[in-house]
Amino acid sequence: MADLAQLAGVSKITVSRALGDSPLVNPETRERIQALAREHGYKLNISARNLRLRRSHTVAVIVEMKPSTDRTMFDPYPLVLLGGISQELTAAGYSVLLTTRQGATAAAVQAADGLILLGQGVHQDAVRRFDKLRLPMVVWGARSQSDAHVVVGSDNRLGGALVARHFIALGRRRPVFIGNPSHPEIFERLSGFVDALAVHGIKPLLMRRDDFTLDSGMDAVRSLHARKVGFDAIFACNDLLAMGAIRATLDLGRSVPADVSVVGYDDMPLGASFLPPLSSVRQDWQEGGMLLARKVLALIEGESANSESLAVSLIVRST
Amino acid sequence: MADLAQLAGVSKITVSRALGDSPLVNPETRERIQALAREHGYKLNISARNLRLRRSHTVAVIVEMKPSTDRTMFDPYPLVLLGGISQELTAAGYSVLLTTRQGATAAAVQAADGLILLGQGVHQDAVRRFDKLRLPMVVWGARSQSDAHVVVGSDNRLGGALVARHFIALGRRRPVFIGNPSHPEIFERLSGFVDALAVHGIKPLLMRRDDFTLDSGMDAVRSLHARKVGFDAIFACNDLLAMGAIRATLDLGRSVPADVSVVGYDDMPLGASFLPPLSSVRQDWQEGGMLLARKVLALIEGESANSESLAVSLIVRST
DNA sequence: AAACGAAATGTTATCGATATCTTGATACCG
DNA sequence: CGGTATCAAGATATCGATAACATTTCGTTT
Repeated sequence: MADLAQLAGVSKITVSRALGDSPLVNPETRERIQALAREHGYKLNISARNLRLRRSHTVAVIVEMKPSTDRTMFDPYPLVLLGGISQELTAAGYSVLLTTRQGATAAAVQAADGLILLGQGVHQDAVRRFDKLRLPMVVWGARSQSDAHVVVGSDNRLGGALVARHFIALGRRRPVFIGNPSHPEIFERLSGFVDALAVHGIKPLLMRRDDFTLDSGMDAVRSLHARKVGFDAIFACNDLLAMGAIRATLDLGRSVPADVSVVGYDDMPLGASFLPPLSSVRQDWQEGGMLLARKVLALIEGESANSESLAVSLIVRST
Repeated sequence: MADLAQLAGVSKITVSRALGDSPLVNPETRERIQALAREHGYKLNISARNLRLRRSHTVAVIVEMKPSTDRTMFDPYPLVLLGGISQELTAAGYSVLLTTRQGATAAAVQAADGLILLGQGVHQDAVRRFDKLRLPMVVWGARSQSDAHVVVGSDNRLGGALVARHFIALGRRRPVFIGNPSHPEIFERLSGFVDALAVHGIKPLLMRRDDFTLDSGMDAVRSLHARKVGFDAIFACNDLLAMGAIRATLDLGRSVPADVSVVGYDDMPLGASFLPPLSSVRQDWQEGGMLLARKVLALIEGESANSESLAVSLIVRST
């Protein structure tokens, strides 16, 4: 910047102002300096600026990246969530620092201005860990009574309720829920489902499955059959489980949706092409990411931010 | 750090050395200072360190995050790739700065010590753009004759050849390739496929499809049928296309694999659960990510790095 | 006992930007 | 015409760490 100042015949500070579009410099001078900067391929030293401004203009996003069968945060979705986050942060002049839970102790993370945590983990364990960094933090997941931090997520209770009402409307009386309610989000889905059914005096059966896979879904239905449990509707807490459940149901010689209604969650693209096309609850991941970003930015600016739930919608196809 | 120095009764530089585990300080002094730092929750100011060291210890990873049907870099895989990258970089004390192609002009990106580009884009367009940043860069994709930069990717030619040999072994004579060879990686798969078939005097038919979706795969087969083109084997350049092709083939009353053999690419988890279980070419994304990271790190250290291809394997299931 | 050398620590300068406080020049007012 | 706004630009200090060079301390050598 000093060199550029000499070239332009002004002082460093004027260059700094000109490049920052400050109204304190003469528009002509500003133009001239900016042209000179472009011409010489000048690039601001971000580290110096960060040091001086005491801001890194960086938000750390903590995500689990190892594929694993017992997680919701997998599949293309987190990537879309990341896309939303990235879009919004970039627009505000911030960058995304991506970390795993393990790597979150890395130096650069403590330099971040804020934190976005994707997935609370079973029993909020992840949340507690990162609370200690004392950074503005926003979490993707489900609200819990006890937390002090901001949570953004889709309205899982509503998702569960929508499915329940759908089943009721279809006259189903013996619904089953498949999934792992240890995840706060899944728990909310289950609880919305249970409550909405309770209104009609129906109590669903919980088939707890830890893996979010197709095989796990098949296994759940086979196990129901083996135990001679009757059921006429299945709410699976993700689409893979739902597809597995459908396949196993068909294998057992029962019809979907004539004998058994099935609804999944996430509305993954493949679901629409499944045979039969899968009904599912859709969440808007992109919007969720953008909302997460806006909330951290607000916190960073010292403003307050509230937890928020995004509406979900039930996509009814053929199951 | 000055405060800490005063507390310990030493100078700033001694604190700096102690925290950096420098052998220049007395082990006892080092212990004492480190204990003091922990006790007071001292955190290094990364921006200051970056400024002084002229290193940000950050690698920018450029990835496309918007879901789109015409891309290979989608589905869970880039996330696994990112996982590999992240793991390796974190171990080396580096962080991952995640950006989209649009956001890659952002300030923080130019502060990065290196660049990893996931996906070359059609006709290398993305590569050329980022070459201009003059940063150590490593690209995930396919090697081309003309590029000066380091490319890491799986051995797509080998993938194509494996499938070709598999078809030959099965006695297939009229193979079809489905995909979009404008992507360098897909082009390599096709070219490996074509070359290996040529040895046996067979020339495959190219069904160009731009979307990497199940519907697109179905459409391809229907179109073949409508044009009364005979075929007894299909190599689809990803698993979704393959599944679509299988479904359409079955719909037309032909058997898979009795009448038509089908092989996909990527070996996505769902493929194993597909009916019939899908044969596919598997690439090791995690390892690929780690390799990418190691290469940029080498370049950053001023060492040289060569382009490299990772072996792939053909997983034969029932198609 | 003087001289030397290694170990431990300190002094100073520096990385590159920006905030704050000043200064200088010009315009405008009654 | 003196005095005050207004605008443009400069001087200096500072953000927090570390590299290079300087110094002190002590033990060892001859």
